Amino acid sequence: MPTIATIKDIARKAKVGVSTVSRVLNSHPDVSTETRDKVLRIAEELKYRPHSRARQLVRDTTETICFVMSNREVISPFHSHVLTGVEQFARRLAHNVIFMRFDYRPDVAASDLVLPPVIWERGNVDGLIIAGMNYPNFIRAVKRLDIPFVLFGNNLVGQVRTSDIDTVWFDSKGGTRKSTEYLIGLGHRDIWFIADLSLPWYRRCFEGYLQAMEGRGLQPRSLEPKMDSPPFDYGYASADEILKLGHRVSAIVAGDDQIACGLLSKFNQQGVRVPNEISIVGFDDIDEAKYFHPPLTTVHVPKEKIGEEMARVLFDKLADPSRPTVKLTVPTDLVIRESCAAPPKRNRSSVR
Amino acid sequence: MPTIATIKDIARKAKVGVSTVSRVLNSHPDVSTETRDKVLRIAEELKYRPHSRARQLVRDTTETICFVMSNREVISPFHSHVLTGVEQFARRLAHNVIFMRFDYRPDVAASDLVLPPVIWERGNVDGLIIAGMNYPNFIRAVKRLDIPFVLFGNNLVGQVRTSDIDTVWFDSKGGTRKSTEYLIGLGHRDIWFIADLSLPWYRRCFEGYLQAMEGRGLQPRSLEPKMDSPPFDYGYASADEILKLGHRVSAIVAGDDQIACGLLSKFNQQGVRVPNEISIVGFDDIDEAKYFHPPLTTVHVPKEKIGEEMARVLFDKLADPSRPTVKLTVPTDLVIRESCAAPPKRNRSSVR
DNA sequence: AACGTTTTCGGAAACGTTTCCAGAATTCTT
DNA sequence: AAGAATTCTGGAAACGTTTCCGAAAACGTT
Repeated sequence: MPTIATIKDIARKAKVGVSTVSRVLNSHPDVSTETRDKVLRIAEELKYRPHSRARQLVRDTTETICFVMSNREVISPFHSHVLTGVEQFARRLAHNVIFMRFDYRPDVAASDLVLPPVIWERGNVDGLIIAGMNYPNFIRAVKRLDIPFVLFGNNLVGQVRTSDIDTVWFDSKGGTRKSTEYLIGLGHRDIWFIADLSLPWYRRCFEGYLQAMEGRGLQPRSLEPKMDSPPFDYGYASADEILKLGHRVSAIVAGDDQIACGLLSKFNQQGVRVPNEISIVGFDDIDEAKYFHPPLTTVHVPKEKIGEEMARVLFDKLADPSRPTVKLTVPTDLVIRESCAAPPKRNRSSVR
Repeated sequence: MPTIATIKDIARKAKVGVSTVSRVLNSHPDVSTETRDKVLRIAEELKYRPHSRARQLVRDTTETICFVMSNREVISPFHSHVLTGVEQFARRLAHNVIFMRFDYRPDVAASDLVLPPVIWERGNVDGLIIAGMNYPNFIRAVKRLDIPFVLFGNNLVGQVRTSDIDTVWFDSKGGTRKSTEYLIGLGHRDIWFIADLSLPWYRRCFEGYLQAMEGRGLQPRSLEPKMDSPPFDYGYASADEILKLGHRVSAIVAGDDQIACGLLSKFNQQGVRVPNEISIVGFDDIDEAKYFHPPLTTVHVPKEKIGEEMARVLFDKLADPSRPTVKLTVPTDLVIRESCAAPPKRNRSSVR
């Protein structure tokens, strides 16, 4: 008795065929108003709740996409916003989003990579949003399956032909160019770039920095040890090197906000006043940046927007599989807070 | 021709029945080794990938749970860890987790609440992890559906009978008692509690604080304006009040790390030295706490663990629906960094 | 009244699996 | 060598829908 009502139960009680019930439930046009009302009333009476798995099976759709977070043990403040953007967009289109973490080694062949069941089995998801840090082998492996996907471009490391895969990026080069130019405009000349340039996303920032510096005929300078610790610690450690350089550095362009935070932390500890003695700009504009001491001037990247755009591209692809590949770059902007000021006046020759 | 292989294709090519194919694919025991090998070989040849929706339909399971983030427009640093814990546990049990945000008004009747399709339709999820900030109406509404769920207890506001629903909590009372006692042990006497006590999670912290203070015969003091802005700004604004109090406050117990961060930010700005002039403890141990200036002494709450426990409780329930309700509390611990020290020596009568 | 058109409807197949059941094939026991 | 027990196998029903197709019913036209 307390069994859950199906479409058949409605049909029986309303003395109509199941197809008719299905039609009114899906608001198809050709059904008379009387029968429609009757069916609706009885559905309500029976507290009918449709069984989506059955619908999905016959319609050959899953109403679901998957957000893949590769090689990150936790959702970073960055990616949590991207996920939010994806979820929001998907929800508007009545799609669910499965959140999945997936760790893999970059050095196993694409064909040997064992993919998680959500992806490998059919009927789980209509498409993939691939975020986190990725390598060519995984991308190649999912390309072999015939499942549509869009890739977050910035954190891709290694060579993979991106001409035939949909990607969305944010403009790290342009953003860093802007922040560097801002520093130059403030009067700085001895501006250093700090990040591990073997990582492609930092490298792209560096190119923006380079562009700005060379555009003004300034000498680019960088500190770029290998990054074998979290960005914060990396920044914290780099601060010592900077301090050794003394007056030869008046401003710093950090590869991201966390590196900037590490620098700030060390400077605060050593009594080096920011921005009075040294200016710092970050990159990313993570939520916490405005709470740094001092609040960090940085490059804002619209994270929800990135998620939203990735979802949009994916759904476009699902709607029209023959659609040409897109490579989309969302713009970034400088946000000015309190970590930059004009360089301290000092005798230029006082450089030791 | 380039159509995807189903179980029938394998059966035809291997000249066996579909049931036999199904048996080998599910590694059932009673099938001869020859046929098993043959079927396996052909499945490989055909690049067979099972269709999970079909399996789920007949087995009446969804292999999926849903993580519901209520009434938060973004995944907080806290909840992102919880989600991670849930996902990790679910993955081990071959379950997917759907991430969904759900905003609702607390004042609409449970029966009038329109639930999102993922929940309301059948066949989408086996159970729910309900996190974020929740109110009784939603809880009642999902209780009416017969879908198993476990609720994150701490951020529940309002009265709902929790005796018949599974909940997991973290020990905010015990944690705050510990942090307060630590402050007392350092020699502090004028310890203030700062948070909006109308919010139940802060209220529970306050009770721990109270316990510690009264246990030592100290006078509890609190600043507790309504919280109508983000915690950080709340802390930032409260700092002014504290400053007005002057020497009457030597240490602060903040309701959470973000409030503590706001306080810190203002103090740094005003040149009030922490911990030399004033000590601060936080609560939560968010990732950024160690990067505050100074690094924040706070109460660590094991966020992944909470997610893991919620998932465990849910899966236990799924395995045995008749299982008694559980209310689980995960312990919290003080983590000592650099934001607390012994109170400054001063003439006690110098209080203005 | 006969016919054509339009509207409304029900039966049945289909989606891709799993699993029950009965029967065939094989092995064991005497 | 016959019967019993065991092992293996295939057919078919079932899961809960949607949708195709053909037919019944209603209506309009002559």
